[in-house]
Amino acid sequence: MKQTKIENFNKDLLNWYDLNKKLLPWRMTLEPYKIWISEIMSQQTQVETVIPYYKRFIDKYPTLRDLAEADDAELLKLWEGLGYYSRVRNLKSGAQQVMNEFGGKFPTQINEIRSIKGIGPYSAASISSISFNAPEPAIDGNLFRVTSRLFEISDDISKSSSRKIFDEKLRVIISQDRPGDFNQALMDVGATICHPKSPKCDVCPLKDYCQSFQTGNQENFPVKSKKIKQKQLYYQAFAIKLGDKYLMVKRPSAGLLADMWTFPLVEVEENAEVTLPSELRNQIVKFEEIGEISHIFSHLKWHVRLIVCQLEDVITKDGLMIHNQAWLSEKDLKTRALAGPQIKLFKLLKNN
DNA sequence: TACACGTGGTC
DNA sequence: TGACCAAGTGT
Repeated sequence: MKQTKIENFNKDLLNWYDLNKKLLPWRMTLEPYKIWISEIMSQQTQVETVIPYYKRFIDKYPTLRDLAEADDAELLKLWEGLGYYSRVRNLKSGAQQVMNEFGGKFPTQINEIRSIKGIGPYSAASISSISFNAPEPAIDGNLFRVTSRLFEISDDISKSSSRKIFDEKLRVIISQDRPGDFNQALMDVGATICHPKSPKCDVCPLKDYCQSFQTGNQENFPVKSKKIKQKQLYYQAFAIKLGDKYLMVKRPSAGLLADMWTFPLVEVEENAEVTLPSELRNQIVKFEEIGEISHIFSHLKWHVRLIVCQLEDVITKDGLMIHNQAWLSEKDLKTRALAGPQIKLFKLLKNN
Protein backbone atom coordinates (compact mmCIF):
# COMPACT_ATOMS: atom_id res chain seq x y z
CA MET A 1 0.00 0.00 0.00
CA LYS A 2 1.05 3.57 -0.66
CA GLN A 3 1.63 5.83 2.29
CA THR A 4 -1.53 7.88 1.77
CA LYS A 5 -3.57 4.70 1.47
CA ILE A 6 -2.06 3.41 4.71
CA GLU A 7 -3.05 6.62 6.44
CA ASN A 8 -6.60 6.34 5.15
CA PHE A 9 -6.76 2.71 6.18
CA ASN A 10 -5.83 3.64 9.74
CA LYS A 11 -8.23 6.55 9.77
CA ASP A 12 -11.14 4.36 8.66
CA LEU A 13 -10.18 1.52 10.98
CA LEU A 14 -9.68 3.66 14.08
CA ASN A 15 -12.76 5.78 13.45
CA TRP A 16 -14.78 2.61 13.23
CA TYR A 17 -13.16 1.36 16.43
CA ASP A 18 -13.90 4.57 18.32
CA LEU A 19 -17.57 4.20 17.48
CA ASN A 20 -17.96 0.42 17.70
CA LYS A 21 -15.40 -1.01 20.07
CA LYS A 22 -16.49 -3.59 22.57
CA LEU A 23 -16.63 -2.25 26.10
CA LEU A 24 -14.55 -4.66 28.11
CA PRO A 25 -13.34 -4.37 31.71
CA TRP A 26 -9.68 -4.51 30.66
CA ARG A 27 -10.21 -1.68 28.21
CA MET A 28 -10.59 0.68 31.17
CA THR A 29 -6.88 0.51 31.97
CA LEU A 30 -3.42 0.47 30.42
CA GLU A 31 -1.72 -1.20 33.41
CA PRO A 32 0.49 -3.94 32.00
CA TYR A 33 -0.37 -6.29 34.87
CA LYS A 34 -4.08 -6.14 34.10
CA ILE A 35 -3.59 -6.28 30.34
CA TRP A 36 -1.39 -9.32 30.87
CA ILE A 37 -4.08 -11.13 32.88
CA SER A 38 -6.71 -10.32 30.26
CA GLU A 39 -4.51 -11.54 27.41
CA ILE A 40 -3.72 -14.85 29.06
CA MET A 41 -7.35 -15.46 29.99
CA SER A 42 -8.44 -14.64 26.46
CA GLN A 43 -6.23 -17.22 24.79
CA GLN A 44 -8.48 -19.61 22.87
CA THR A 45 -11.39 -18.42 25.01
CA GLN A 46 -14.40 -16.32 24.09
CA VAL A 47 -14.57 -12.84 25.55
CA GLU A 48 -17.97 -13.33 27.18
CA THR A 49 -16.59 -16.28 29.10
CA VAL A 50 -13.56 -14.34 30.27
CA ILE A 51 -15.28 -11.27 31.74
CA PRO A 52 -16.47 -12.70 35.09
CA TYR A 53 -13.20 -14.58 35.57
CA TYR A 54 -11.21 -11.44 34.91
CA LYS A 55 -13.19 -9.43 37.45
CA ARG A 56 -12.84 -12.05 40.16
CA PHE A 57 -9.15 -12.41 39.43
CA ILE A 58 -8.39 -8.69 39.69
CA ASP A 59 -10.50 -8.42 42.85
CA LYS A 60 -8.55 -11.19 44.49
CA TYR A 61 -5.11 -10.35 43.10
CA PRO A 62 -5.10 -6.59 42.46
CA THR A 63 -1.33 -6.37 41.99
CA LEU A 64 1.43 -8.43 40.47
CA ARG A 65 2.89 -8.97 43.92
CA ASP A 66 -0.41 -10.42 45.16
CA LEU A 67 -0.28 -12.91 42.28
CA ALA A 68 3.36 -13.81 42.94
CA GLU A 69 2.42 -14.69 46.53
CA ALA A 70 -0.87 -16.43 45.72
CA ASP A 71 -1.83 -19.83 47.08
CA ASP A 72 -1.68 -22.44 44.30
CA ALA A 73 -4.91 -24.20 45.23
CA GLU A 74 -6.84 -20.92 45.46
CA LEU A 75 -5.49 -19.80 42.09
CA LEU A 76 -6.51 -23.04 40.43
CA LYS A 77 -9.97 -22.86 42.02
CA LEU A 78 -10.40 -19.37 40.63
CA TRP A 79 -9.50 -20.68 37.17
CA GLU A 80 -11.86 -23.69 37.44
CA GLY A 81 -14.00 -23.96 34.33
CA LEU A 82 -11.82 -21.72 32.15
CA GLY A 83 -9.67 -24.55 30.80
CA TYR A 84 -6.02 -24.70 29.77
CA TYR A 85 -5.01 -24.74 33.40
CA SER A 86 -1.27 -24.45 32.77
CA ARG A 87 -2.03 -20.81 31.95
CA VAL A 88 -2.66 -19.93 35.58
CA ARG A 89 0.38 -21.89 36.69
CA ASN A 90 2.50 -19.94 34.23
CA LEU A 91 0.86 -16.70 35.33
CA LYS A 92 2.05 -17.18 38.88
CA SER A 93 5.55 -18.25 37.89
CA GLY A 94 5.65 -15.30 35.49
CA ALA A 95 4.72 -12.96 38.33
CA GLN A 96 7.51 -14.41 40.46
CA GLN A 97 9.85 -13.98 37.52
CA VAL A 98 8.95 -10.28 37.28
CA MET A 99 9.53 -9.88 41.02
CA ASN A 100 12.95 -11.54 40.80
CA GLU A 101 14.30 -10.49 37.43
CA PHE A 102 12.69 -7.09 36.97
CA GLY A 103 12.44 -5.85 40.54
CA GLY A 104 8.67 -6.22 40.60
CA LYS A 105 8.18 -3.75 37.76
CA PHE A 106 6.59 -5.13 34.59
CA PRO A 107 9.21 -4.93 31.82
CA THR A 108 8.69 -2.43 29.01
CA GLN A 109 10.67 -4.00 26.16
CA ILE A 110 9.02 -6.61 23.98
CA ASN A 111 11.94 -9.04 24.17
CA GLU A 112 11.81 -8.86 27.98
CA ILE A 113 8.03 -9.29 27.97
CA ARG A 114 8.38 -12.24 25.61
CA SER A 115 10.76 -13.93 28.09
CA ILE A 116 8.01 -14.21 30.71
CA LYS A 117 6.62 -17.71 31.14
CA GLY A 118 3.33 -18.12 29.32
CA ILE A 119 3.79 -15.05 27.10
CA GLY A 120 4.28 -15.96 23.44
CA PRO A 121 4.62 -13.79 20.35
CA TYR A 122 0.96 -12.78 20.33
CA SER A 123 0.67 -11.76 23.97
CA ALA A 124 4.03 -9.99 24.00
CA ALA A 125 3.02 -7.86 21.04
CA SER A 126 -0.41 -7.16 22.46
CA ILE A 127 0.88 -6.01 25.84
CA SER A 128 3.69 -3.97 24.22
CA SER A 129 1.30 -2.18 21.92
CA ILE A 130 -1.45 -1.54 24.46
CA SER A 131 0.56 -0.65 27.55
CA PHE A 132 3.73 0.77 25.99
CA ASN A 133 2.58 2.05 22.61
CA ALA A 134 5.00 -0.13 20.65
CA PRO A 135 4.09 -0.65 16.96
CA GLU A 136 4.04 -4.45 17.24
CA PRO A 137 1.36 -6.43 15.37
CA ALA A 138 -0.47 -8.74 17.80
CA ILE A 139 -1.32 -11.62 15.51
CA ASP A 140 -4.07 -13.82 16.87
CA GLY A 141 -6.67 -15.87 15.03
CA ASN A 142 -8.61 -12.73 14.15
CA LEU A 143 -5.63 -10.95 12.64
CA PHE A 144 -4.62 -14.03 10.70
CA ARG A 145 -8.10 -14.17 9.19
CA VAL A 146 -8.56 -10.45 8.55
CA THR A 147 -5.06 -9.99 7.17
CA SER A 148 -5.22 -13.05 4.95
CA ARG A 149 -8.41 -11.66 3.41
CA LEU A 150 -7.10 -8.12 3.08
CA PHE A 151 -4.05 -9.24 1.10
CA GLU A 152 -5.19 -12.65 -0.14
CA ILE A 153 -2.35 -14.38 1.68
CA SER A 154 -2.47 -18.10 0.94
CA ASP A 155 0.17 -19.28 3.39
CA ASP A 156 -1.17 -21.94 5.75
CA ILE A 157 -1.78 -20.23 9.11
CA SER A 158 -1.40 -23.58 10.87
CA LYS A 159 2.32 -23.49 10.11
CA SER A 160 4.42 -21.46 12.50
CA SER A 161 6.59 -20.31 9.61
CA SER A 162 3.65 -18.34 8.19
CA ARG A 163 3.59 -15.88 11.08
CA LYS A 164 6.53 -13.99 9.61
CA ILE A 165 4.66 -13.29 6.36
CA PHE A 166 1.72 -11.78 8.25
CA ASP A 167 3.96 -9.89 10.64
CA GLU A 168 5.80 -8.23 7.77
CA LYS A 169 2.56 -7.18 6.05
CA LEU A 170 1.10 -5.76 9.25
CA ARG A 171 4.27 -3.99 10.32
CA VAL A 172 3.98 -1.80 7.23
CA ILE A 173 0.45 -0.63 7.95
CA ILE A 174 0.20 -0.58 11.75
CA SER A 175 -0.67 2.85 13.16
CA GLN A 176 2.38 4.49 14.70
CA ASP A 177 0.18 6.74 16.84
CA ARG A 178 -2.22 4.14 18.21
CA PRO A 179 -0.72 0.68 17.72
CA GLY A 180 -2.64 -0.81 20.65
CA ASP A 181 -5.93 0.42 19.24
CA PHE A 182 -4.90 -0.75 15.77
CA ASN A 183 -4.47 -4.30 17.08
CA GLN A 184 -7.66 -4.26 19.09
CA ALA A 185 -9.60 -2.70 16.23
CA LEU A 186 -8.55 -5.48 13.88
CA MET A 187 -9.49 -8.04 16.53
CA ASP A 188 -12.92 -6.47 16.90
CA VAL A 189 -13.38 -6.39 13.14
CA GLY A 190 -12.46 -10.07 13.08
CA ALA A 191 -14.78 -10.94 15.95
CA THR A 192 -17.84 -8.95 14.88
CA ILE A 193 -17.65 -8.58 11.08
CA CYS A 194 -14.96 -10.65 9.42
CA HIS A 195 -16.35 -13.99 10.63
CA PRO A 196 -14.84 -17.30 9.48
CA LYS A 197 -18.12 -18.07 7.68
CA SER A 198 -20.39 -15.50 6.01
CA PRO A 199 -18.42 -12.35 6.82
CA LYS A 200 -20.48 -9.16 6.85
CA CYS A 201 -18.47 -7.40 4.18
CA ASP A 202 -21.23 -4.91 3.44
CA VAL A 203 -20.71 -3.19 6.78
CA CYS A 204 -16.94 -3.66 7.00
CA PRO A 205 -14.89 -0.49 7.45
CA LEU A 206 -12.07 -2.15 5.50
CA LYS A 207 -13.95 -3.34 2.42
CA ASP A 208 -12.36 -0.67 0.18
CA TYR A 209 -8.93 -2.05 1.09
CA CYS A 210 -9.80 -5.75 1.01
CA GLN A 211 -8.43 -7.70 -1.95
CA SER A 212 -10.49 -10.82 -1.28
CA PHE A 213 -13.70 -8.77 -1.09
CA GLN A 214 -12.94 -7.30 -4.49
CA THR A 215 -12.42 -10.75 -5.99
CA GLY A 216 -15.21 -12.38 -3.99
CA ASN A 217 -12.82 -14.82 -2.35
CA GLN A 218 -13.41 -13.96 1.31
CA GLU A 219 -14.48 -17.44 2.26
CA ASN A 220 -11.35 -18.99 0.76
CA PHE A 221 -9.21 -17.32 3.42
CA PRO A 222 -7.48 -18.02 5.66
CA VAL A 223 -5.87 -21.23 4.45
CA LYS A 224 -5.70 -23.59 7.38
CA SER A 225 -4.71 -27.25 7.19
CA LYS A 226 -4.62 -28.61 10.71
CA LYS A 227 -7.39 -30.80 11.95
CA ILE A 228 -6.78 -33.66 14.33
CA LYS A 229 -9.37 -36.18 15.35
CA GLN A 230 -9.99 -36.79 19.03
CA LYS A 231 -8.79 -39.98 20.55
CA GLN A 232 -11.49 -41.93 22.41
CA LEU A 233 -10.65 -42.93 25.99
CA TYR A 234 -12.81 -45.05 28.29
CA TYR A 235 -12.91 -44.80 32.08
CA GLN A 236 -14.80 -46.08 35.06
CA ALA A 237 -15.29 -43.64 37.94
CA PHE A 238 -16.15 -44.75 41.47
CA ALA A 239 -18.40 -42.81 43.81
CA ILE A 240 -17.46 -43.98 47.29
CA LYS A 241 -19.17 -42.17 50.14
CA LEU A 242 -18.55 -42.43 53.86
CA GLY A 243 -20.81 -40.25 55.99
CA ASP A 244 -20.97 -36.99 54.08
CA LYS A 245 -17.56 -37.37 52.45
CA TYR A 246 -16.50 -38.74 49.08
CA LEU A 247 -13.22 -40.41 48.32
CA MET A 248 -11.50 -38.01 45.93
CA VAL A 249 -8.22 -38.17 44.03
CA LYS A 250 -5.91 -35.30 43.18
CA ARG A 251 -4.52 -35.66 39.66
CA PRO A 252 -0.77 -35.46 39.03
CA SER A 253 0.73 -31.98 38.99
CA ALA A 254 1.59 -32.11 35.29
CA GLY A 255 -0.40 -33.01 32.21
CA LEU A 256 -4.13 -33.00 31.61
CA LEU A 257 -6.21 -31.34 34.36
CA ALA A 258 -3.14 -31.13 36.57
CA ASP A 259 -3.80 -30.92 40.33
CA MET A 260 -7.57 -31.10 39.90
CA TRP A 261 -9.83 -33.43 41.89
CA THR A 262 -11.89 -36.35 40.60
CA PHE A 263 -13.47 -39.57 41.77
CA PRO A 264 -11.02 -42.46 41.56
CA LEU A 265 -10.74 -43.29 37.85
CA VAL A 266 -9.67 -46.45 36.11
CA GLU A 267 -8.92 -46.47 32.40
CA VAL A 268 -10.50 -49.46 30.68
CA GLU A 269 -11.24 -50.84 27.25
CA GLU A 270 -14.54 -49.91 25.66
CA ASN A 271 -17.40 -52.01 27.16
CA ALA A 272 -15.10 -53.53 29.79
CA GLU A 273 -16.54 -55.26 32.86
CA VAL A 274 -16.53 -53.17 36.02
CA THR A 275 -12.96 -53.14 37.29
CA LEU A 276 -12.75 -51.99 40.90
CA PRO A 277 -9.56 -50.13 41.77
CA SER A 278 -7.20 -52.74 43.21
CA GLU A 279 -6.64 -50.78 46.44
CA LEU A 280 -10.36 -50.85 47.20
CA ARG A 281 -11.36 -54.29 46.05
CA ASN A 282 -11.43 -55.78 49.55
CA GLN A 283 -13.52 -53.04 51.14
CA ILE A 284 -16.28 -52.75 48.56
CA VAL A 285 -19.21 -55.05 49.29
CA LYS A 286 -21.61 -53.87 46.60
CA PHE A 287 -21.56 -51.71 43.51
CA GLU A 288 -23.96 -50.47 40.89
CA GLU A 289 -23.37 -48.71 37.58
CA ILE A 290 -25.73 -45.75 37.32
CA GLY A 291 -24.82 -44.12 34.01
CA GLU A 292 -22.23 -42.56 31.76
CA ILE A 293 -20.98 -39.09 30.91
CA SER A 294 -18.80 -37.99 28.04
CA HIS A 295 -16.46 -35.06 27.94
CA ILE A 296 -14.75 -33.57 24.90
CA PHE A 297 -11.28 -32.07 25.18
CA SER A 298 -9.47 -30.46 22.27
CA HIS A 299 -7.60 -33.67 21.50
CA LEU A 300 -9.44 -36.37 23.47
CA LYS A 301 -12.91 -37.62 24.19
CA TRP A 302 -13.52 -39.26 27.53
CA HIS A 303 -16.33 -41.75 28.08
CA VAL A 304 -16.77 -42.22 31.80
CA ARG A 305 -19.10 -44.80 33.41
CA LEU A 306 -20.09 -44.02 36.98
CA ILE A 307 -20.17 -46.80 39.53
CA VAL A 308 -21.60 -46.20 43.00
CA CYS A 309 -20.00 -48.36 45.68
CA GLN A 310 -21.03 -49.55 49.14
CA LEU A 311 -18.25 -50.01 51.69
CA GLU A 312 -18.09 -52.53 54.53
CA ASP A 313 -19.85 -51.21 57.63
CA VAL A 314 -16.81 -51.46 59.81
CA ILE A 315 -14.34 -49.81 57.48
CA THR A 316 -12.37 -46.88 58.82
CA LYS A 317 -11.30 -44.05 56.62
CA ASP A 318 -7.67 -44.60 57.50
CA GLY A 319 -7.86 -48.05 56.00
CA LEU A 320 -8.48 -46.53 52.61
CA MET A 321 -5.94 -43.75 52.52
CA ILE A 322 -3.80 -43.80 49.45
CA HIS A 323 -1.35 -41.27 48.15
CA ASN A 324 -2.97 -38.06 46.84
CA GLN A 325 -6.43 -39.06 48.03
CA ALA A 326 -8.71 -37.45 50.56
CA TRP A 327 -12.20 -37.79 51.99
CA LEU A 328 -13.97 -34.58 51.10
CA SER A 329 -17.41 -33.22 51.93
CA GLU A 330 -19.38 -30.91 49.64
CA LYS A 331 -18.09 -28.05 51.75
CA ASP A 332 -14.47 -29.21 51.38
CA LEU A 333 -14.99 -29.31 47.63
CA LYS A 334 -15.78 -25.62 47.51
CA THR A 335 -12.09 -24.94 48.00
CA ARG A 336 -10.75 -27.57 45.59
CA ALA A 337 -10.64 -27.22 41.83
CA LEU A 338 -12.82 -29.85 40.18
CA ALA A 339 -12.06 -31.23 36.75
CA GLY A 340 -14.67 -30.72 34.06
CA PRO A 341 -15.73 -34.37 33.82
CA GLN A 342 -16.05 -34.50 37.61
CA ILE A 343 -18.69 -31.75 37.58
CA LYS A 344 -20.71 -33.90 35.19
CA LEU A 345 -20.26 -36.97 37.37
CA PHE A 346 -21.63 -35.15 40.42
CA LYS A 347 -24.65 -34.04 38.40
CA LEU A 348 -25.26 -37.58 37.24
CA LEU A 349 -25.01 -38.80 40.81
CA LYS A 350 -27.44 -36.17 42.10
CA ASN A 351 -30.00 -36.91 39.42
CA ASN A 352 -29.97 -40.58 40.24
C1' DT B 1 7.05 -29.24 13.16
C1' DA B 2 3.39 -31.47 15.47
C1' DC B 3 1.03 -32.29 19.25
C1' DA B 4 -0.69 -31.57 24.21
C1' DC B 5 -3.52 -28.66 26.47
C1' DG B 6 -10.21 -27.23 28.24
C1' DT B 7 -14.35 -25.39 27.66
C1' DG B 8 -18.47 -23.50 25.57
C1' DG B 9 -20.78 -21.79 21.36
C1' DT B 10 -22.44 -22.43 16.61
C1' DC B 11 -24.26 -24.40 12.54
C1' DT C 1 -24.11 -35.32 16.17
C1' DG C 2 -19.86 -33.92 14.81
C1' DA C 3 -16.73 -30.54 13.18
C1' DC C 4 -15.06 -26.20 13.70
C1' DC C 5 -14.02 -22.20 16.12
C1' DA C 6 -12.53 -18.60 20.10
C1' DA C 7 -7.57 -12.67 22.03
C1' DG C 8 -2.09 -19.24 21.86
C1' DT C 9 1.92 -21.30 24.34
C1' DG C 10 5.14 -24.94 25.78
C1' DT C 11 7.68 -28.74 24.50
